[in-house]
Amino acid sequence: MIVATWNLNSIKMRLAQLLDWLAQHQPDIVCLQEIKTTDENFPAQALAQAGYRSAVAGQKTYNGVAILTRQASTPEPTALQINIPGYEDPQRRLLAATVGDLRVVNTYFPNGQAVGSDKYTYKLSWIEALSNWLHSQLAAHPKLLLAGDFNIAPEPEDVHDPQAWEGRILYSDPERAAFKALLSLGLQDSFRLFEQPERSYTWWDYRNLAFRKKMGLRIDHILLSAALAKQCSACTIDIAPRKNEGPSDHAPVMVRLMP
DNA sequence: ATGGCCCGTAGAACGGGA
Repeated sequence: MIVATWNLNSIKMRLAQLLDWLAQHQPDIVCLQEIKTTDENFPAQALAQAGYRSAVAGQKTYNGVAILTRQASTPEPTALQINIPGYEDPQRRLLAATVGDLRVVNTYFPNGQAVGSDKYTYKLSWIEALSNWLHSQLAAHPKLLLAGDFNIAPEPEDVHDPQAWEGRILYSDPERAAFKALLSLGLQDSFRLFEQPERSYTWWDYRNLAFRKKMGLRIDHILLSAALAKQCSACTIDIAPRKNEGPSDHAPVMVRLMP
């Protein structure tokens, strides 16, 4: 089984690329972030024709997440959860679903804008609320997968120039500590379970030829509970879509899970 | 390097992204 995550930066702009990518890789479950549209305007019909169900937590203009499940290989998702229970938030940043024995938590972490800003405070409080909720989710669901755009580069090797990024948004110590706190719940960074190429990133600024210069950050992740980590045989970043005409600034990440 | 690029909402620039 393949589970993937991809921040599309508008599903409207990227629908054709998404359909191409689905046809090429036939992932079983896909977590999408920054769909930037409402439930009503989500292209569920085009995706259904491509063989995928859509579960959507949409929002006009900003944010918005969705989980696609492949009709041919997965059961109907159940126990849908929009946003973190008990955490009041008009922004749509979390969608969880149970697919078979798998609990899928799709997340779009706040960006934080700048260290010390109101949005930074929101980011840290949002992650803390997520952590608290995940603690009970993990107790209820041994096979839990936390995927999405975390907007955190956890380690120096996840940043093209760690010295330049020191203390800055996406790489500040409190953000990295919050990421470690998620791991300490019993989650593992699937990407680091395997040997990986140097300078592996999932996001590159649109400006200044950042992709070509390999000036990126690894901020999109798939974390696995212990039971799932045992089943995981690969985790890869697919940089091919970043070479498309009019790409998302994020690349998809995918894991293979053995039965 | 102050910003460069891209999206949605606008109906021109601007907020937001990272």
